[in-house]
Amino acid sequence: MRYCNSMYICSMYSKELLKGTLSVIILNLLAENGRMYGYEIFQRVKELSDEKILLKDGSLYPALQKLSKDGLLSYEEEYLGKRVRKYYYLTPKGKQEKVVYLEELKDFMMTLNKIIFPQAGTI
Amino acid sequence: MRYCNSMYICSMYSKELLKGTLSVIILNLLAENGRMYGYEIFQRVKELSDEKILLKDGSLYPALQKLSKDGLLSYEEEYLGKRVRKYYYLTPKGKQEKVVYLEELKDFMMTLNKIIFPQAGTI
DNA sequence: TACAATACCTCATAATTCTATGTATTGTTT
DNA sequence: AAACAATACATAGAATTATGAGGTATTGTA
Repeated sequence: MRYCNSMYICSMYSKELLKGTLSVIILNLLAENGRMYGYEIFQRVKELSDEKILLKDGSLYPALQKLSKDGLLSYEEEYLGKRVRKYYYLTPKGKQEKVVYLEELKDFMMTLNKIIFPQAGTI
Repeated sequence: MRYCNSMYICSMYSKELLKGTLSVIILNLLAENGRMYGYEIFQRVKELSDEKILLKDGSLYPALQKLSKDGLLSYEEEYLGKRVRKYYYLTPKGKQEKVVYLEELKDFMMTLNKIIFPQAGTI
C-alpha cells in the first residue's frame, strides 16, 4: 500500500506549461550526467528546481519509455540486491536530437519573452 | 474554397511547447491593447514573434471561446459592411487571472532555465 | 514492526492544440 | 469581370502528453 509517495505531490506549475518540455529536460539531464535512472531524474529535477517541479512517476516512466521507443534513449538494467534500476543513456540519435530540442526550446523561450515581456525586448 | 490561408502555415515550434502558453499570450495581448479580434491577435503574435509563431485558427478561436466561457474574456460584435468582428477584452476576473498566469509563466521559465542551462544559474 | 523512502509499472482520463473542413466578405490583380 | 488572396469567423475528430489512481516490491530507519 502507498503511504506517502513524494513522487505524487503536485507541481506548483500549471500542468500544461510542462508539456513539451519534459522530453527536453530528460534529454538534457542525461547529456550532462551520462546515465541516470528514473527516480534519480525525479530527484535531480526536484533539486534543480528548488522543489518546484515534482515529476509524477506516471509521467516520467512513460516518457522514458517513449524516448526509448523513438530511439533517443537506451538503457541497462542493474541490480542492487533484488531491486532493479534502469540506467538510461542517450543514443547517438538521442545526442543529435537533444541539440535540436534544446535549440528549439531556447528559441521558443526567447520568442515568448518578446511577446509577453516586450519592454525587455528593446535591448 | 480555401486557396492560401496564411493562418494555416505551421509554427516552426514543436506544437507541444505552445501548450499552456496560448492563454497567457492572449490574456497578455488583450491587457496591453485593450480589445482585439481573433485575426488581429493572430497577426500581432506573428509580428511580435518574427513570423515564428503562427497561431492556427483552429487553436485560436476555440481558445478565445474557452476563455470567454471561463469568464476571463468578454466580447462585442462589430460589423464592417457585412463582415463580423468579435472584439474581445478582459473582464475584471480576466485582469486578475492574467497577473497570476503571467507570474506562473515567468516563474516556470526561470525554473526551466535553472534546470536546462545550469551554467547560467550561478549568477 | 511499522513506516518512509526507493524503484519500477500500467491504464483510463483530462486537457489542449492540431488538422481538416466549412462559410462568407473584401480587396487586388490580370 | 474573373480569379485570387486576404480577411474573419466557425466546428469536429485526431493526436499528443501529462495526470490521477492504481499496482508490486525492496531497503532502510525509528
